[in-house]
Amino acid sequence: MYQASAQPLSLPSGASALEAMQAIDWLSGVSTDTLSLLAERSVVLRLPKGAQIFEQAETPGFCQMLLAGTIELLAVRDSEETLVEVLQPVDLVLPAAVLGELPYLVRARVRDEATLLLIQADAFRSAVARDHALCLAVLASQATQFRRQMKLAKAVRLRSAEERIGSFLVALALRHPGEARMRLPVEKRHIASQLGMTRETLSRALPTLARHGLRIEGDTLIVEDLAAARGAFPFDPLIDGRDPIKPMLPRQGNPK
Amino acid sequence: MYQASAQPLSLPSGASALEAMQAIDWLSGVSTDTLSLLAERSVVLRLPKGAQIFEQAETPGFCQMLLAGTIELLAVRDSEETLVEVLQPVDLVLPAAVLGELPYLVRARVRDEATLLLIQADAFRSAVARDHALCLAVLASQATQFRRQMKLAKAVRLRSAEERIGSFLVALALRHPGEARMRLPVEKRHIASQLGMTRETLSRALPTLARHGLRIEGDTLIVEDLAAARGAFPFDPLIDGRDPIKPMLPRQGNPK
DNA sequence: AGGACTCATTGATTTGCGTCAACGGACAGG
DNA sequence: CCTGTCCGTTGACGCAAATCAATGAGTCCT
Repeated sequence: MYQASAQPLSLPSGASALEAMQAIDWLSGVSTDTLSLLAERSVVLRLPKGAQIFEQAETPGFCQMLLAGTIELLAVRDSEETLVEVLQPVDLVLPAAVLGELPYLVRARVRDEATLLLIQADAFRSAVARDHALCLAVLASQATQFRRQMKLAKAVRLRSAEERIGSFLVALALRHPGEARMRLPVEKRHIASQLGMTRETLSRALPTLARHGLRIEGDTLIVEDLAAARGAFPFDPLIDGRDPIKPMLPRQGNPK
Repeated sequence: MYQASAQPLSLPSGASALEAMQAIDWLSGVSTDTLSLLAERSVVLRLPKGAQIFEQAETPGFCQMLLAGTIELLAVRDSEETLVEVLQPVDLVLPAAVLGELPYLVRARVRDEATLLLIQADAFRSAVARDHALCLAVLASQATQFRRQMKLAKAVRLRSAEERIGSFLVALALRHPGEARMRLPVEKRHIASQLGMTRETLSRALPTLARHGLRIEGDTLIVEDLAAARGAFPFDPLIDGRDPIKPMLPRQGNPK
């Protein structure tokens, strides 16, 4: 299952797993009882860059939670793969497949050295079926992921390649207010695949963005005219915005 | 909010809403108490073809459940819209937005005259926060929708226009085993937008599919060589398959 | 019957972006 | 030092699909 160049380091479960989960804010509503129950059935795993986490069509044996690093989800056909999504910590990895006991629709691979919490699938499912607060937290995670998917679909459908790049850079600039130069967060080829295009297309489009106040030098972005850039590539919260995971808390008692 | 040519018919809530919900199999695990509580805060609505259900960026005031008919979700930019997904009954309409009190990412419009159950948003949210079984059912719906989205993304990314058409027709044929001719389920322009292409492209591609045992005459598909068709456009359950909504049941008691 | 719709088809043309290929810089290892 | 590999850039080319445009076929309405 894990094909890695370096052998994965599997820490003894228990303590570290519990601590990890208690540190996650969107799990703060879940009782320690439930979390430690899950922790007992968990393993914390550290996987090197490039390691394959699971294969498309595989049926999940664990619920995986990404604690650190990033992983990419790849749709596979024959021998070619195209990127579907990049997952950031802290989040569940395709909870839909685990909950439904259904085969994964994509392949998952480590992009930047990742720390994963693996919870035995049936332990996870029965915990969700037993603990309302956990159920709400998973629901919140799943809902957030759904919206992210839909935003991606919108971006690809109604923006051209150049616009996607522009919006990406504007969003980046807005996340670093006041700064005039900043480094690109990842390698350009990753940006390209994240934006649904080839490296060549990205490479060709970048110089043209100087016309809108965005200059790239090597791996750093120089914001020369933010107003112009925002004008050309308006930040759309319904596409570029990122919602946090925010579960509701269970209530009980009086319906009225 | 509802701009319809014919005025929407709003039935008195209570009884009919409750009956409607009790008839939904994936809500069968939810107590009658909770359902009737929701029913009290609900309205059943019948909307004609073309009616707009809600607008992109609007914040949901209701949780909408599609009971009959179909609705389409459209990503909007300026004055052009592109189809993101088609919703079939019975399912929740973008529960993620309702749960998170977040703006809708898309516009929703009635394709075939639709019956909707509108549940007041806060009543719905508090019911989910209160009733574990309901929470599980909503989670199942949301998870299924997530997987559907991902399948769509895969289809667009790794199949050409012709392949998407072929796969669509093969899936259609497989749903009518033994039959040699069948009518297309919807108008061709709807098929085109569902498959992410223009009508013209669809129109041009259809005749060429005869080479693979699929002939179209007007609005009916004639399966001349199913084996050939399946060979050219293999049915991939990880793209073409449809999972039903199947919620878990709440359990309680002994963790072990 | 005759307009006025919408839907589908077909043609001509354009174009965005992918593909193929070659090349240069940065690094690492023998 | 030279030689591999990886990443990015640039050029030439091709192609799938969109766009623009015109023409039937079917249906509804008066």
